[in-house]
Amino acid sequence: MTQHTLKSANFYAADYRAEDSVGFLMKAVMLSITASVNRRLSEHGLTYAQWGPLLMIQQGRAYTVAELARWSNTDAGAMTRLLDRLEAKGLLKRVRSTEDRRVVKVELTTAGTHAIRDVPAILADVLNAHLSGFSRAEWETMKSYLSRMLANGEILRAQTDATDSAQ
Amino acid sequence: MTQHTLKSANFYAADYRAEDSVGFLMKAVMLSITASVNRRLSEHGLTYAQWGPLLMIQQGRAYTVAELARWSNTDAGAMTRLLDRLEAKGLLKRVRSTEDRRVVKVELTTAGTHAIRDVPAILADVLNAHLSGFSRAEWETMKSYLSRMLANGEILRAQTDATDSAQ
DNA sequence: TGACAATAGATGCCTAGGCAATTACTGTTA
DNA sequence: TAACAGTAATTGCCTAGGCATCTATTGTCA
Repeated sequence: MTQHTLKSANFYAADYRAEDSVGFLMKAVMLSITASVNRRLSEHGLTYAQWGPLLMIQQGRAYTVAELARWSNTDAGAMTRLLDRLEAKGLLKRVRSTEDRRVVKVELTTAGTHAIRDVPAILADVLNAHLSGFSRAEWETMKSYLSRMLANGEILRAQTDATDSAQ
Repeated sequence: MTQHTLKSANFYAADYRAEDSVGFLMKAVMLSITASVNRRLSEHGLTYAQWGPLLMIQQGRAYTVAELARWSNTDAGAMTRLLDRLEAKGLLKRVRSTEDRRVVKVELTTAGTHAIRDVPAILADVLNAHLSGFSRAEWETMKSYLSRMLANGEILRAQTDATDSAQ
């Protein structure tokens, strides 16, 4: 059986300082981005976790709990409860599908449409501010690095899964 | 009054697709890293959020709730409860300071020392695997990009704070 | 058709973080 | 020294995610 394997890099050893690692830095950057976004979204009654589903629905790119969960990189349980909170705020409503009665279709209310309106601009603002001083080439390089790390992570988890189930 | 200001980049506008942004990619990479670390830490009865405080204590670099919270980029309330869980597992104990009776000093038990032993190697493994294929120069470039984003974020939040309190 | 596997959503139980009080203690200053 | 501001830790109330389990429904196949 052929399988992708990783030749890991050799940048870190057991004696490294965690706060100098890419992981630590990246977490700090994400905290900075989410904090800035949250601060501006709070004026619209939204949170960082909530903009994704609302935007996907508004753009007609996802309708069901499962689709929204997949897009948000979370599970259906968490998404169910997130939608509960949005429904309680009157931003969306659930409609049981008639073709497949297991499926729930989620639709925005007019309040939901209004709440999501300015969100893309806010996200763009915050990202642009964090990329102040970056050239276009640096921005592209950054994205390619992140894509490569993501691909490495997928291979790593696939390997770990295989090892786990083998023994 | 002089003040740092940001000339934001211009990479994103309101019509961008969120899943192509550095923010989205970075969140996915962090999820990949924490998932891999969590999987390996669970054999040691630990979680991603718990290794930091234990390691800081073990290395003699932090002793109090406030110090640990600062290092973990969280607040004292969350840290209090995280330490509650670690104490319930018998990995650490709290000792009220005698010099300043407001302060609680946190110490590892022998079980705690044992639990943290292999953690640095696990973290190094997971990071190295995610950096597979990266040259040393690319790794340094990546870290410099992240540091610059972090600095931009601090300026952004400082500006926002100033604006908020001004009006 | 009737049994069975697969799927969608929801729920319970856990860890976890943010924010606003509250309590206990310390240092400062009138 | 008595009042007061500041600090350390804790607690309550909220949002949020991970995992296992449950129910309802659908599709498949003997």
